[in-house]
Amino acid sequence: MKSKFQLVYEELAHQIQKGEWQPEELLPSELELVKQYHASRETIRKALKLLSERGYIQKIQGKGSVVLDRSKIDFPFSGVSSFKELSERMNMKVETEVVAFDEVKAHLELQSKLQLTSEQSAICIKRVRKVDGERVILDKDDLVHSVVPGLTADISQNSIYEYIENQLGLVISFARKEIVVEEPTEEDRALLDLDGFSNVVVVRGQTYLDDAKIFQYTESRHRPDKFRFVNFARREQV
Amino acid sequence: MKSKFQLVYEELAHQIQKGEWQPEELLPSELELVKQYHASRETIRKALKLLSERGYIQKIQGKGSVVLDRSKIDFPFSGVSSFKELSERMNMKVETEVVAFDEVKAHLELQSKLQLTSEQSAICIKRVRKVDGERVILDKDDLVHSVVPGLTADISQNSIYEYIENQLGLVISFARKEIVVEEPTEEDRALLDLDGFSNVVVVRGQTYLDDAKIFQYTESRHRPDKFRFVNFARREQV
DNA sequence: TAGTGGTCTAGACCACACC
DNA sequence: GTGTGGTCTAGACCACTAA
Repeated sequence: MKSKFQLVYEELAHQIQKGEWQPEELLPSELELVKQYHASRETIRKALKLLSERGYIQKIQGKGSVVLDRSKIDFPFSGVSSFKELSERMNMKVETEVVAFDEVKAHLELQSKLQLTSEQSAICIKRVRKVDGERVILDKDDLVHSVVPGLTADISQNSIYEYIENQLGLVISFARKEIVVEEPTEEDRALLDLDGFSNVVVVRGQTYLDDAKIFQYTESRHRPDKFRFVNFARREQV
Repeated sequence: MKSKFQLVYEELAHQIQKGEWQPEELLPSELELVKQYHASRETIRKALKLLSERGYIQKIQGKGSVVLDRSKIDFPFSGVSSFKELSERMNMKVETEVVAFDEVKAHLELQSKLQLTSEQSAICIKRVRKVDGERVILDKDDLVHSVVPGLTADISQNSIYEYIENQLGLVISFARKEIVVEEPTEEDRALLDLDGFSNVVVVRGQTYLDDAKIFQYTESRHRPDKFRFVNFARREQV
């Protein structure tokens, strides 16, 4: 059962995406929306807060909610998204090759990365992503085995996130990520079409479920010319 | 006058940073906090929502608010921060050299980047950032002249954001940023100590005031070994 | 079952923009 | 002054967790 403020958010977001409200226009006032949606003002305000956080509108006290031009940020690499979700949104022609899929007893490095005991095990996956026929991304993922008991190489060729959320019914909650530029390793050179590039962009991160338990350590190594990160951020005023 | 929920947020955030609540511990329940702070539940919930958005806690229905281990993300390059704010938080020894400071009538490129008419003008600034004596960052900023009438080279050697927020009383609201890797330009080679590096990391962005008007176009060019971007993101469930 | 967070309501007062 | 968004309150009901 979706909550009321989510439904209001989705309807307004959809209207903005379809262009029913143009950039620089004002949305109806909160009081107007209260009447339209037969909701209380706080409920409307929750929906507007979501729109604001995701870059759809800017609220201005005394004036109203200004619609922003979201066209420039519609391909975000930000947030917590899977490669499959991204490639679909960006209409890229991509293939995935699973080059390794192993169950491994947690050695010291894995114990620290995934907060495991030495009794537990992890699934270690390496996948190469081809874009337009070129091998440009190497994804290395370590997952807590007990969280994803039925994971197979086949599934991981598709989308691990989809399996976790739709098949297992788990909720992915948040992630920490870091972006740095490094020299290619031997593995990078072997598995990617690096051509002359002397650097790779490395995105490292940990992903958590909604019980605040880590379930994935991920390292994504990109050929620099195919890497792009887009971000919408609000300044923290407090 | 700070609002009540901001004060509650700041106090709890401070307590978590000082370690008064350890990771994996539960914060007091919302009802407890209502009594402690003599506030209504919605007010407490606004404070907790802020803590959650900024990675301090994870709320779990039926259980409580779990404190997260924020130590790993305490140097965020995310959000909208100025170089000075970052360098102070990270305790880096940095110097800034202003290599250009010009008022320019808006030509076509500037008109599109800053949404100006041909009548208006912009301030174009180039600054080189030295870290530990090495020139590793080239910042190129274009600002709407009418927004920052009294800006000088002196001020821009310090912090432009500080001047805008504290001296002019304006409110910086949000930014769009993009990170890509490019080949160095002649200018990069001339102004930075690139040594052997054959790439630069380019962060391009537009910054907006709280009236949703753009006031800054910024391009920050980093030597790859000195670049790092850290991000905390929640998965968008809706 | 008791305690927790999630949602929603109706009403109040304030601060700010615009006329 | 009127209309806008910002904050705060008190109370209600629901969904989930854990004993």
